[in-house]
Amino acid sequence: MDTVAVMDAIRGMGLKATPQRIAVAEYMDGVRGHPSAEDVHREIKKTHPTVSLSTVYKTLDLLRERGMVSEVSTGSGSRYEGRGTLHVNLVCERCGRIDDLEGEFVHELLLRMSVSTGYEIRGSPQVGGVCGQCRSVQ
Amino acid sequence: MDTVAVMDAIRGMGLKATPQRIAVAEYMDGVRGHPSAEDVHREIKKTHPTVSLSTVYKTLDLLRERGMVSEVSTGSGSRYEGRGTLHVNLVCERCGRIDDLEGEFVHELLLRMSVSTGYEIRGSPQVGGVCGQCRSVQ
DNA sequence: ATATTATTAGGATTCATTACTAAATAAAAG
DNA sequence: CTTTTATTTAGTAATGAATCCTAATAATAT
Repeated sequence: MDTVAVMDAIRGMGLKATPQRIAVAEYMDGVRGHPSAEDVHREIKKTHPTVSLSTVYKTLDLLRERGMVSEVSTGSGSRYEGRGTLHVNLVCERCGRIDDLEGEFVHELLLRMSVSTGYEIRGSPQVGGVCGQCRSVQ
Repeated sequence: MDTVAVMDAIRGMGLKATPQRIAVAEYMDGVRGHPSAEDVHREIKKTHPTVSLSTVYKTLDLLRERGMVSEVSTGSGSRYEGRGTLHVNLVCERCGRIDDLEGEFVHELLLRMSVSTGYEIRGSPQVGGVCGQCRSVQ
């Protein structure tokens, strides 16, 4: 998405297209990985040095409510990701890293969940564990 | 599990079987639902009034490390559950309620995840969404 | 029973996140 | 373009879940 498309997307959500929101939305649209709010703030400041951390939190929350980003809650704070392809987030309970696992079965899983529970599923499933690296340490 | 079995289980984890740990482990072994550390503390105090909240946090963390309880991280703090049958935890992002969804497919999901990632999967998968009740409100 | 070592209570502390508010500004209307 | 008005922001204070700290206590091995 280019800047104009991002602005349209923000307005399409019923929000004013401020430079702060454009910067956050554009960053989250393109990012790989699972940045924390502080990570996003650090990155945004490179081009918009005056943006405050509280605005980044607020903006990420708005984008989450509107479905443009999703939140992964871990024992040490939240991480955010764009709504790319559906996947499972594997969260290492030792080092905190998050790995994506893609696969066709995820779609089926989510479908089954929503039909049998009445929930509107949002974002990707996550599961805790110990990553290969941490397992090899001891 | 009766008290003696719980004590054996605690000692089997290489831990001293203190009254505090016995109370927490016994409660988590039998509980339905997804209590927070404060919920557990409130309950434990009925029989052990002097147990501190920090001990409950510490004990829940020990039991989690040893695999006797698992932790569900939500936007508003952690919840804990016993390691009963495998299931998916549906976490409502509006009201915070957690519903269990059981099913054979969960086993297959976890199996696929561990073989293809090198992770040692712990606990049950979770996914965020909006529960039926919150959806009907607006 | 004693020695050894782990554990606890309770309060202080940390730190991610939210709340607050005066000032700034995007967008609509003229 | 200018004015209007409702939203949004920056910066800081406040909140609260979770952890840290340490003297006192208690479980276990011998």
